[in-house]
Amino acid sequence: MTELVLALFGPTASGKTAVAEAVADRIPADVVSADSMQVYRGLPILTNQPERSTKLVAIWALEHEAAVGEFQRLAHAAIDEILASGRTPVVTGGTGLYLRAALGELELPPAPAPGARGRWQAVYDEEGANAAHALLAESDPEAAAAVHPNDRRRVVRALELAEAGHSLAPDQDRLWSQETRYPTLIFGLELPRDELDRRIEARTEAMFDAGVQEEVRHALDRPISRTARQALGLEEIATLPSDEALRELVRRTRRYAAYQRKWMRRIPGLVSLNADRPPGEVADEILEVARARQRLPAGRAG
RNA sequence: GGCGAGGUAGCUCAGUCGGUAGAGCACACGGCUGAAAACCGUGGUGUCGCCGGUUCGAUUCCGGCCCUCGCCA
Repeated sequence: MTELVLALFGPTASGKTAVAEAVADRIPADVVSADSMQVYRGLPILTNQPERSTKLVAIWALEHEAAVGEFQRLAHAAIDEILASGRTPVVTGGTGLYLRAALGELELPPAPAPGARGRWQAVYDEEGANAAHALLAESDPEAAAAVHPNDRRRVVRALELAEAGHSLAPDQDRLWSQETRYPTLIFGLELPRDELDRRIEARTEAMFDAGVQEEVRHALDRPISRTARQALGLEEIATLPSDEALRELVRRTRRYAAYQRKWMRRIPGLVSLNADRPPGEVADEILEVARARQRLPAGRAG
Protein backbone atom coordinates (compact mmCIF):
# COMPACT_ATOMS: atom_id res chain seq x y z
CA MET A 1 0.00 0.00 0.00
CA THR A 2 1.26 3.45 -0.94
CA GLU A 3 1.98 6.00 1.71
CA LEU A 4 -0.96 8.31 2.14
CA VAL A 5 -1.51 11.22 4.48
CA LEU A 6 -5.05 12.20 5.42
CA ALA A 7 -5.75 15.78 6.49
CA LEU A 8 -8.85 17.33 8.05
CA PHE A 9 -9.64 21.02 8.09
CA GLY A 10 -12.73 23.05 8.95
CA PRO A 11 -14.08 25.76 11.20
CA THR A 12 -13.86 25.38 14.93
CA ALA A 13 -16.72 23.25 16.33
CA SER A 14 -17.26 21.51 12.99
CA GLY A 15 -16.34 18.21 14.60
CA LYS A 16 -12.82 17.66 13.27
CA THR A 17 -11.62 15.82 16.37
CA ALA A 18 -14.57 13.42 16.48
CA VAL A 19 -14.19 12.61 12.78
CA ALA A 20 -10.42 12.08 13.11
CA GLU A 21 -10.99 9.70 16.00
CA ALA A 22 -13.65 7.84 14.03
CA VAL A 23 -11.13 7.40 11.21
CA ALA A 24 -8.59 6.07 13.71
CA ASP A 25 -11.21 3.59 14.94
CA ARG A 26 -11.54 2.17 11.43
CA ILE A 27 -7.94 1.93 10.19
CA PRO A 28 -4.50 1.86 11.87
CA ALA A 29 -4.00 5.61 12.15
CA ASP A 30 -2.59 8.27 14.46
CA VAL A 31 -3.98 11.75 14.80
CA VAL A 32 -1.64 14.75 14.52
CA SER A 33 -2.95 18.14 15.63
CA ALA A 34 -2.20 21.24 13.55
CA ASP A 35 -3.39 23.89 15.95
CA SER A 36 -1.48 26.89 17.20
CA MET A 37 -3.15 26.84 20.63
CA GLN A 38 -3.56 23.13 21.35
CA VAL A 39 0.24 22.96 21.37
CA TYR A 40 0.13 24.56 24.81
CA ARG A 41 -0.03 22.82 28.14
CA GLY A 42 -2.29 24.38 30.77
CA LEU A 43 -5.39 25.47 28.85
CA PRO A 44 -7.06 22.17 27.89
CA ILE A 45 -10.61 23.49 28.24
CA LEU A 46 -10.13 26.85 26.55
CA THR A 47 -8.22 25.38 23.61
CA ASN A 48 -10.49 22.38 23.23
CA GLN A 49 -7.82 19.78 23.47
CA PRO A 50 -8.84 16.26 22.45
CA GLU A 51 -9.09 13.74 25.28
CA ARG A 52 -7.60 10.93 23.29
CA SER A 53 -3.87 10.86 22.73
CA THR A 54 -2.99 13.12 19.82
CA LYS A 55 0.43 14.16 18.55
CA LEU A 56 1.57 17.75 19.01
CA VAL A 57 -0.99 18.55 21.69
CA ALA A 58 0.22 20.01 25.01
CA ILE A 59 3.86 19.97 23.95
CA TRP A 60 4.87 23.47 25.05
CA ALA A 61 4.68 25.34 28.34
CA LEU A 62 2.68 28.55 28.30
CA GLU A 63 5.80 30.68 28.50
CA HIS A 64 7.18 29.16 25.29
CA GLU A 65 6.91 31.46 22.30
CA ALA A 66 5.36 29.60 19.39
CA ALA A 67 6.89 29.65 15.92
CA VAL A 68 5.66 27.99 12.76
CA GLY A 69 9.18 26.89 11.87
CA GLU A 70 9.59 24.92 15.06
CA PHE A 71 6.14 23.43 14.67
CA GLN A 72 6.92 22.44 11.10
CA ARG A 73 9.97 20.41 12.13
CA LEU A 74 8.02 18.59 14.82
CA ALA A 75 5.09 17.91 12.52
CA HIS A 76 7.30 16.51 9.77
CA ALA A 77 9.04 14.26 12.27
CA ALA A 78 5.72 13.02 13.66
CA ILE A 79 4.30 12.28 10.22
CA ASP A 80 7.47 10.50 9.09
CA GLU A 81 7.44 8.36 12.20
CA ILE A 82 3.80 7.35 11.80
CA LEU A 83 4.33 6.40 8.17
CA ALA A 84 7.50 4.47 9.07
CA SER A 85 5.48 2.42 11.54
CA GLY A 86 3.08 1.49 8.75
CA ARG A 87 0.17 3.57 10.00
CA THR A 88 -1.72 6.48 8.47
CA PRO A 89 -1.26 10.03 9.79
CA VAL A 90 -4.51 11.99 10.13
CA VAL A 91 -3.41 15.62 10.32
CA THR A 92 -6.25 17.55 11.89
CA GLY A 93 -6.26 21.21 12.57
CA GLY A 94 -7.90 24.52 12.63
CA THR A 95 -4.82 26.65 12.08
CA GLY A 96 -4.47 26.96 8.32
CA LEU A 97 -0.83 27.97 8.34
CA TYR A 98 0.14 25.14 10.68
CA LEU A 99 -1.67 22.62 8.50
CA ARG A 100 0.13 23.88 5.38
CA ALA A 101 3.44 23.74 7.25
CA ALA A 102 2.78 20.19 8.42
CA LEU A 103 1.89 18.92 4.95
CA GLY A 104 4.34 20.85 2.79
CA GLU A 105 7.76 22.44 2.87
CA LEU A 106 7.26 26.09 3.70
CA GLU A 107 10.39 28.19 3.30
CA LEU A 108 10.87 29.62 6.75
CA PRO A 109 13.79 32.05 6.91
CA PRO A 110 15.90 32.38 10.06
CA ALA A 111 15.13 34.35 13.20
CA PRO A 112 16.40 37.94 13.30
CA ALA A 113 19.93 38.66 14.49
CA PRO A 114 20.00 39.86 18.10
CA GLY A 115 18.84 43.48 18.27
CA ALA A 116 17.78 43.66 14.65
CA ARG A 117 14.05 43.56 15.33
CA GLY A 118 14.14 46.35 17.89
CA ARG A 119 16.28 48.47 15.62
CA TRP A 120 13.93 48.16 12.64
CA GLN A 121 10.87 48.67 14.80
CA ALA A 122 12.38 51.94 15.97
CA VAL A 123 12.99 52.97 12.36
CA TYR A 124 9.38 52.14 11.51
CA ASP A 125 7.97 54.03 14.49
CA GLU A 126 10.20 57.07 14.27
CA GLU A 127 10.39 57.63 10.54
CA GLY A 128 6.96 56.40 9.64
CA ALA A 129 5.41 53.53 7.74
CA ASN A 130 6.01 55.01 4.32
CA ALA A 131 9.66 55.79 4.96
CA ALA A 132 10.27 52.27 6.26
CA HIS A 133 8.48 50.80 3.28
CA ALA A 134 10.57 52.98 0.93
CA LEU A 135 13.75 51.65 2.58
CA LEU A 136 12.51 48.13 1.97
CA ALA A 137 11.73 48.93 -1.65
CA GLU A 138 15.41 49.84 -2.11
CA SER A 139 16.86 46.74 -0.49
CA ASP A 140 14.22 44.15 -1.50
CA PRO A 141 11.76 45.37 -4.13
CA GLU A 142 9.99 42.01 -4.35
CA ALA A 143 9.27 41.87 -0.65
CA ALA A 144 8.17 45.52 -0.69
CA ALA A 145 5.67 44.76 -3.44
CA ALA A 146 4.14 42.01 -1.32
CA VAL A 147 3.77 44.01 1.87
CA HIS A 148 1.52 46.98 2.65
CA PRO A 149 3.28 49.90 4.41
CA ASN A 150 0.80 49.75 7.31
CA ASP A 151 1.65 46.13 8.03
CA ARG A 152 4.25 46.97 10.65
CA ARG A 153 4.99 43.41 11.56
CA ARG A 154 5.77 42.33 8.00
CA VAL A 155 7.64 45.49 6.99
CA VAL A 156 9.92 45.06 10.02
CA ARG A 157 10.36 41.36 9.34
CA ALA A 158 11.20 42.03 5.68
CA LEU A 159 13.79 44.66 6.62
CA GLU A 160 15.45 42.25 9.06
CA LEU A 161 15.61 39.56 6.41
CA ALA A 162 16.89 41.88 3.70
CA GLU A 163 19.67 43.04 6.01
CA ALA A 164 20.64 39.42 6.72
CA GLY A 165 20.74 38.55 3.02
CA HIS A 166 17.39 36.77 2.93
CA SER A 167 14.01 37.76 1.59
CA LEU A 168 10.47 37.76 2.89
CA ALA A 169 9.28 36.92 -0.61
CA PRO A 170 9.77 33.17 -1.04
CA ASP A 171 11.40 31.70 -4.15
CA GLN A 172 8.42 29.42 -4.57
CA ASP A 173 4.85 29.86 -3.45
CA ARG A 174 4.45 26.72 -1.41
CA LEU A 175 1.74 28.12 0.84
CA TRP A 176 -0.90 27.83 -1.87
CA SER A 177 0.64 25.18 -4.08
CA GLN A 178 -0.60 21.63 -4.17
CA GLU A 179 2.89 20.30 -3.50
CA THR A 180 3.03 18.15 -0.39
CA ARG A 181 5.71 15.94 1.12
CA TYR A 182 3.62 12.81 0.62
CA PRO A 183 0.51 11.98 -1.40
CA THR A 184 -2.14 13.74 0.66
CA LEU A 185 -5.91 13.97 0.72
CA ILE A 186 -7.28 17.08 2.41
CA PHE A 187 -10.90 17.08 3.56
CA GLY A 188 -12.87 20.16 4.60
CA LEU A 189 -15.79 19.82 6.98
CA GLU A 190 -18.75 22.01 6.04
CA LEU A 191 -21.72 22.91 8.22
CA PRO A 192 -24.69 25.20 7.66
CA ARG A 193 -24.05 28.57 9.26
CA ASP A 194 -26.83 28.37 11.86
CA GLU A 195 -25.87 24.86 12.92
CA LEU A 196 -22.25 25.98 13.38
CA ASP A 197 -23.36 28.99 15.44
CA ARG A 198 -25.49 26.70 17.58
CA ARG A 199 -22.55 24.37 18.21
CA ILE A 200 -20.21 27.24 19.04
CA GLU A 201 -22.66 28.57 21.60
CA ALA A 202 -23.21 25.16 23.19
CA ARG A 203 -19.50 24.44 23.33
CA THR A 204 -18.68 27.79 24.89
CA GLU A 205 -21.30 27.28 27.58
CA ALA A 206 -19.87 23.83 28.23
CA MET A 207 -16.43 25.41 28.70
CA PHE A 208 -17.75 27.63 31.46
CA ASP A 209 -19.52 24.69 33.11
CA ALA A 210 -16.26 22.75 32.96
CA GLY A 211 -14.42 25.48 34.88
CA VAL A 212 -12.65 27.45 32.18
CA GLN A 213 -12.51 30.53 34.41
CA GLU A 214 -10.51 28.75 37.04
CA GLU A 215 -8.27 27.28 34.36
CA VAL A 216 -7.53 30.76 33.00
CA ARG A 217 -6.91 32.24 36.45
CA HIS A 218 -4.43 29.46 37.08
CA ALA A 219 -2.70 29.90 33.73
CA LEU A 220 -2.16 33.60 34.37
CA ASP A 221 -0.44 32.95 37.69
CA ARG A 222 2.75 32.17 35.83
CA PRO A 223 4.58 33.92 32.97
CA ILE A 224 2.87 33.47 29.64
CA SER A 225 4.27 34.06 26.16
CA ARG A 226 2.92 36.61 23.73
CA THR A 227 1.73 33.83 21.44
CA ALA A 228 -0.13 31.87 24.14
CA ARG A 229 -1.74 35.08 25.36
CA GLN A 230 -3.56 35.30 22.02
CA ALA A 231 -5.83 32.34 22.81
CA LEU A 232 -9.41 33.41 22.18
CA GLY A 233 -11.19 34.33 25.37
CA LEU A 234 -8.15 34.43 27.63
CA GLU A 235 -8.23 38.20 27.97
CA GLU A 236 -12.03 38.36 28.21
CA ILE A 237 -12.32 35.64 30.86
CA ALA A 238 -9.60 37.26 32.93
CA THR A 239 -11.12 40.74 32.88
CA LEU A 240 -14.91 40.52 32.38
CA PRO A 241 -17.83 39.21 34.46
CA SER A 242 -18.76 35.69 33.35
CA ASP A 243 -21.86 36.52 31.33
CA GLU A 244 -20.04 39.18 29.34
CA ALA A 245 -16.98 37.00 28.92
CA LEU A 246 -19.14 34.20 27.58
CA ARG A 247 -20.85 36.51 25.11
CA GLU A 248 -17.53 37.92 23.93
CA LEU A 249 -16.00 34.49 23.53
CA VAL A 250 -18.93 33.32 21.41
CA ARG A 251 -18.62 36.42 19.25
CA ARG A 252 -14.88 36.05 18.77
CA THR A 253 -15.20 32.32 18.07
CA ARG A 254 -17.73 33.04 15.33
CA ARG A 255 -15.32 35.48 13.76
CA TYR A 256 -12.55 32.92 13.98
CA ALA A 257 -14.77 30.38 12.24
CA ALA A 258 -15.31 32.86 9.42
CA TYR A 259 -11.55 33.24 9.09
CA GLN A 260 -11.18 29.47 8.90
CA ARG A 261 -13.80 29.30 6.16
CA LYS A 262 -11.59 31.66 4.16
CA TRP A 263 -8.70 29.22 4.51
CA MET A 264 -10.94 26.34 3.55
CA ARG A 265 -11.86 28.09 0.32
CA ARG A 266 -8.20 28.66 -0.56
CA ILE A 267 -6.58 25.35 0.35
CA PRO A 268 -5.81 23.71 -2.99
CA GLY A 269 -7.33 20.31 -3.70
CA LEU A 270 -9.55 20.33 -0.64
CA VAL A 271 -12.44 17.84 -0.77
CA SER A 272 -15.57 19.23 0.88
CA LEU A 273 -17.67 16.99 3.09
CA ASN A 274 -21.00 17.58 4.77
CA ALA A 275 -20.30 17.45 8.51
CA ASP A 276 -23.92 17.78 9.60
CA ARG A 277 -24.24 14.06 10.47
CA PRO A 278 -22.63 11.55 12.81
CA PRO A 279 -18.79 11.55 12.77
CA GLY A 280 -18.74 7.85 11.87
CA GLU A 281 -20.55 8.53 8.61
CA VAL A 282 -18.11 11.28 7.71
CA ALA A 283 -15.20 8.96 8.50
CA ASP A 284 -16.68 6.26 6.27
CA GLU A 285 -16.91 8.69 3.40
CA ILE A 286 -13.30 9.82 3.93
CA LEU A 287 -12.09 6.23 3.72
CA GLU A 288 -14.20 5.58 0.64
CA VAL A 289 -12.67 8.58 -1.13
CA ALA A 290 -9.18 7.52 -0.03
CA ARG A 291 -9.64 4.00 -1.40
CA ALA A 292 -11.06 5.28 -4.67
CA ARG A 293 -8.17 7.69 -5.18
CA GLN A 294 -5.57 5.05 -4.50
CA ARG A 295 -7.00 2.81 -7.16
CA LEU A 296 -6.52 5.50 -9.77
CA PRO A 297 -3.55 5.23 -12.15
CA ALA A 298 -0.42 6.70 -10.60
CA GLY A 299 -0.34 9.80 -12.81
CA ARG A 300 -3.77 10.91 -11.69
CA ALA A 301 -3.60 10.03 -8.02
CA GLY A 302 -3.95 12.75 -5.39
C1' G B 1 -48.37 64.17 36.84
C1' G B 2 -43.91 68.16 36.90
C1' C B 3 -38.82 69.16 35.46
C1' G B 4 -34.42 67.58 32.81
C1' A B 5 -31.70 64.49 29.17
C1' G B 6 -32.23 61.60 24.97
C1' G B 7 -34.44 58.68 20.37
C1' U B 8 -29.37 58.81 13.71
C1' A B 9 -26.13 51.84 10.81
C1' G B 10 -26.60 45.27 14.07
C1' C B 11 -24.20 47.97 18.87
C1' U B 12 -21.98 52.58 21.22
C1' C B 13 -22.23 57.38 19.50
C1' A B 14 -20.68 61.91 16.30
C1' G B 15 -22.74 65.41 12.88
C1' U B 16 -25.68 68.39 9.59
C1' C B 17 -25.27 77.45 11.17
C1' G B 18 -31.54 73.82 6.28
C1' G B 19 -28.98 70.97 0.31
C1' U B 20 -31.29 63.12 2.29
C1' A B 21 -25.20 61.70 6.93
C1' G B 22 -19.96 59.23 9.39
C1' A B 23 -16.53 57.14 13.24
C1' G B 24 -15.23 52.88 16.36
C1' C B 25 -16.84 47.97 17.12
C1' A B 26 -19.64 44.08 14.51
C1' C B 27 -20.22 42.06 9.53
C1' A B 28 -18.58 40.87 4.27
C1' C B 29 -14.59 40.31 0.90
C1' G B 30 -9.19 40.13 -0.11
C1' G B 31 -3.92 39.56 1.33
C1' C B 32 -0.40 36.80 4.16
C1' U B 33 6.08 32.46 4.16
C1' G B 34 10.22 31.63 12.22
C1' A B 35 3.75 35.90 15.97
C1' A B 36 -1.55 32.97 12.08
C1' A B 37 -6.98 32.07 17.76
C1' A B 38 -1.86 36.90 15.00
C1' C B 39 -1.20 40.94 11.47
C1' C B 40 -2.69 44.11 7.19
C1' G B 41 -6.00 46.12 3.20
C1' U B 42 -10.96 47.30 0.85
C1' G B 43 -16.30 47.88 1.50
C1' G B 44 -21.53 51.83 4.77
C1' U B 45 -25.30 47.86 5.19
C1' G B 46 -29.71 53.97 7.22
C1' U B 47 -37.82 55.75 6.36
C1' C B 48 -31.86 60.27 10.90
C1' G B 49 -38.85 57.90 16.55
C1' C B 50 -44.09 59.35 14.36
C1' C B 51 -47.57 63.22 12.41
C1' G B 52 -48.01 68.03 10.80
C1' G B 53 -46.11 73.37 9.89
C1' U B 54 -42.52 76.93 7.68
C1' U B 55 -39.36 76.42 3.15
C1' C B 56 -37.63 75.62 -3.69
C1' G B 57 -35.77 71.89 -0.25
C1' A B 58 -36.43 69.48 6.77
C1' U B 59 -32.72 64.31 9.69
C1' U B 60 -31.53 69.62 10.99
C1' C B 61 -35.99 75.09 12.51
C1' C B 62 -41.26 75.28 14.86
C1' G B 63 -45.72 72.65 17.05
C1' G B 64 -47.98 68.20 18.68
C1' C B 65 -47.64 63.05 19.84
C1' C B 66 -45.08 58.32 21.14
C1' C B 67 -41.00 55.83 23.55
C1' U B 68 -36.48 55.43 26.94
C1' C B 69 -33.56 57.15 31.12
C1' G B 70 -32.85 60.32 35.49
C1' C B 71 -34.64 63.59 39.38
C1' C B 72 -39.09 65.41 41.93
C1' A B 73 -44.09 64.31 43.29
